[in-house]
Amino acid sequence: MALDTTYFNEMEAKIPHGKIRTRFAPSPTGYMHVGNLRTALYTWLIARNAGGTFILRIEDTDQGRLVEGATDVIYRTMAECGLIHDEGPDVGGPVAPYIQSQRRDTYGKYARLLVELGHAYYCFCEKTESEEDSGDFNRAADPCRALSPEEAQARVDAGEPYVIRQKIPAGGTTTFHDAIFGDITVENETLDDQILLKRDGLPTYNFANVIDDHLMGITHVVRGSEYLSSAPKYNLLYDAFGWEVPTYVHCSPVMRDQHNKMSKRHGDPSYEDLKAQGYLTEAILNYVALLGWSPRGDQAEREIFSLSELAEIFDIAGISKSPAIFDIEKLTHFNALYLRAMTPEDFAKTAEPYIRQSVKNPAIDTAAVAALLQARCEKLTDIPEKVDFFDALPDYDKALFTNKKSKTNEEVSKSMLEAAIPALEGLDAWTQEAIHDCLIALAEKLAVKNATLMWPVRIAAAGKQVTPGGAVEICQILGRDETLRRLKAGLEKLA
RNA sequence: GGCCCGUUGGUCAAGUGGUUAAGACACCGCCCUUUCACGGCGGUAACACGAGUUCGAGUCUCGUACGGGUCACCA
Repeated sequence: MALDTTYFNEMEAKIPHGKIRTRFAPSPTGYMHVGNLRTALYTWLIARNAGGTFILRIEDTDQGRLVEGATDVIYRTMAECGLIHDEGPDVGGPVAPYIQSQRRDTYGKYARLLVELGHAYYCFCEKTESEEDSGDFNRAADPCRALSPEEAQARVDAGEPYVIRQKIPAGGTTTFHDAIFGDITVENETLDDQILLKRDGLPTYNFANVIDDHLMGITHVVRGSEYLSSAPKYNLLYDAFGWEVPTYVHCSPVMRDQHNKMSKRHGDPSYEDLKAQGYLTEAILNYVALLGWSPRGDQAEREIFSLSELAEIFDIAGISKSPAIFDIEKLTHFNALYLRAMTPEDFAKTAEPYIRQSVKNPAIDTAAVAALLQARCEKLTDIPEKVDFFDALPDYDKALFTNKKSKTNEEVSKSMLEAAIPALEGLDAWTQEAIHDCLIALAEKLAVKNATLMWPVRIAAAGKQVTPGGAVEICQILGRDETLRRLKAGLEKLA
């Protein structure tokens, strides 16, 4: 009987042409780890750089591995990162639906089309235990491959369960091109007759991908390098259908160390984990972009890029072939740079909740505290422990008053505080400038270096060896009464 | 194990036959300074190994070693 091509023609007619189209196609089985995020970012950048279209497709063909809420994490992460998709399950588009479980019928039709075309066959074999264990499918030994179409059809019609397998050519080689790795050629002998349509009627990942990428008009297939070895089979599939092969862009993995990929199992951070650890979205994206990609030419030394700048200069040629180890230290550095580049107002706003985690006293001006913090923290989560002393004077050891570089010891500190207390008490205005001038003048009068006076004042005011900001700033923020109370307490400690 | 891919300092990396082999993180030192930072200046540190091709090789070829991927009715 003649093949009815109406359905396929309709599908073909919907495919957009002309512009670059890329897709990020996660399966909702876990969380958004850094490797996923990077793939999403590169995919988005390739589309944006070319003025093309970026598509989100959900690959949920594995009924058993779906994780509750996983798609929400994906949507949320993409949105927060600004990786906005032009087409997808939530926004629709010309080649909807964008969820594979809703495209079920399509895959079956194309699988059967492939059988008609002679590039696939029904297989009725039950997998035996030993085959399962060895993972060894010997296509030459599979009787189903040699079944006549009529015979196979008869068994299908009789209701016998089956899978559909790809019919790999017996000899010869297959060559495919990857934008990063170049031409790769393999012997067809090394390829197996992979399953296209499972016994449950759903497609395997490999098959669904080819069908969807074609039907959605994807021009650049960006994915992890773990798919490099199945690419020849993809090519054979495209060729069998007579479809144009897209540009492959296989990205090497993001590693946690020399031997392991980043993984949830190992406790490696997801995007959301990094946010919770005090990292800024912009810093994460910037760092991740450079983990496996670097700009060409005269931009090669540059490291700081906004998302839109990346979209401007990103090119596939800059993607690295070898795996890259995720280095949290360098991310931290990027984060510090982004924190410092914020306007003081923005930083104060961002830092406030972290300051308030340990500073409950409403009299403390968080904006003033933030001003001290901006150049002194690398992550937002560094903040609470740095500023806890504003709320309550820690129970410190008087040994802190001794500092060689400032030429102080307990005795010197005692006399410095004795001089500082009345001087500060006599101040009219409690401003940074007034406090500063007062103490500098006092140091001069006492004929000691500034540090000799400042050190004990700061220690008494903060009760900590290391503080964000110096004596003047801390005293100003604490206020006159609290400062004097603390200085007197310090004096008492030294008595 | 078969097949495929990769290998420049501890890490990210530039480099496309001729360079004193960039830059960044981390580390160390110096300066600045009111502690700690910030900032500035400087330093240690690399072409996995062996053959070839070439006047000349980090760059090209082959081999070895090491690393990664894959060999599911998972994606």
